[in-house]
Amino acid sequence: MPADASTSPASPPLTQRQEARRRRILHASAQLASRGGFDAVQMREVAESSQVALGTLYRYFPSKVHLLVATMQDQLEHMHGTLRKKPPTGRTAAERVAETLMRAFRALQREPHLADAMVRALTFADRSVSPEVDQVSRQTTVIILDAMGLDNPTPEQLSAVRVIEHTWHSALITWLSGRASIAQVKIDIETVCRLIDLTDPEHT
Amino acid sequence: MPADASTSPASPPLTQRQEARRRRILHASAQLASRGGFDAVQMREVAESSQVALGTLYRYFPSKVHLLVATMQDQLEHMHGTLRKKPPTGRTAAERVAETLMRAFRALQREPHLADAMVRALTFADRSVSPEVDQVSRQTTVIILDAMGLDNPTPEQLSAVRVIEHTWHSALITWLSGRASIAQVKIDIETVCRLIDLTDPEHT
DNA sequence: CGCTAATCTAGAACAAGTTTCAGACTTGAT
DNA sequence: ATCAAGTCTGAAACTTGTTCTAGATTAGCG
Repeated sequence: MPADASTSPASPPLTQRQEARRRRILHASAQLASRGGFDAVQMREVAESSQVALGTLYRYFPSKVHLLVATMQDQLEHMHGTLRKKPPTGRTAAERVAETLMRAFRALQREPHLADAMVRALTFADRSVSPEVDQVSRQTTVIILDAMGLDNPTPEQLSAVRVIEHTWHSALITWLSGRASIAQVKIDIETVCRLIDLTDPEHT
Repeated sequence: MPADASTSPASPPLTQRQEARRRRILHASAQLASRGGFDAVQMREVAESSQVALGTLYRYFPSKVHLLVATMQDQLEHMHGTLRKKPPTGRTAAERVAETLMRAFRALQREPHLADAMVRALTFADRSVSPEVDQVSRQTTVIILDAMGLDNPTPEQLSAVRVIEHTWHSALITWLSGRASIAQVKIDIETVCRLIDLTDPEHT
């Protein structure tokens, strides 16, 4: 897989300095987000931290939500790499998916503010961010299918995966806003993962 | 059920004029939301439309998100009333829940901008709005349990209901942001509702 | 009725996301 | 090396959510 397989398809290639600027911006964004979540990512501060003019920041990321969704794409790639190194060990597909999601969840717990910023941006995004949000969604789908160990999912299984993603996002939100405990998120994830067995074509 | 069963518990009773102001505000909010969604609900405009000073608006609803979540509570009550009059007719609990949610979905489709405003507010809400968001969640739970026809759900069934709510909210978001079609939302709802049969204690 | 505390109003002020603009700097092609 | 086109900078301006203030109004009470 080429290194930039996940970036937007037909945008003009960036010079090194531009690539460096982009990285500095994403780094500053993640850093500010880690401190204080969504609200702490202030565009003026991101611009200053990354040594870029405000107008330039807006040229790279046309809104705060775009910026945070891009930050999420970035983090997701990390996560996917990490997960690949240690694949889940569960016996059934449902177990492996639940295990994978719980592992991701634990990673998010280590940086709850960052999680807050990314997830809030993701669900708050309007139509103008659809392509980017979709990209995040596809990446998540790949991670789940990986955990299931499937290359040719049936439409039913894809539905189940979509529902799992819905649950994952929404459960994260309830956790981040303090309306659900970590234990409850775990239960919800395990509950929804049972859908996988239900849609397994070899279901006994 | 007393008329104000859903409002915050120990707040001082409102005078008639205050009650009227509150209604005017909620009405203006819903009206502006119906026009242009979340962004069209501007606090100055809400204040003007409802003939109330900006400061007063903020006394009644401490933020735009509070206002929109309250608007959602209001609409949910309507919806619940409407649904009660014509209970779903499906044979299994899963069918009835799916039928109920699809009916609610159709209602939202009639006012997509209003739906946008309410759902975005709901998922964007931070901890300071937790009580109100929780109230909406409980109301939704009641609607689903009603459709299932249960008074004493098992913990497993409550988990399933929570997962259904997660899916419901998240599927709405993907629809509102144009990343999923109406048909896909329908499929997702039907898929997640199969969890109900799975957790039915009398499951054969 | 007259008092006091709470509430409401109009409007200014502030905060942070976003836009705009003139001028300086880079880049790529010749 | 030079020119044109595109990019970056710094700063100001604009928008909308939110807060604050001083004075008018209202509600509840003796």
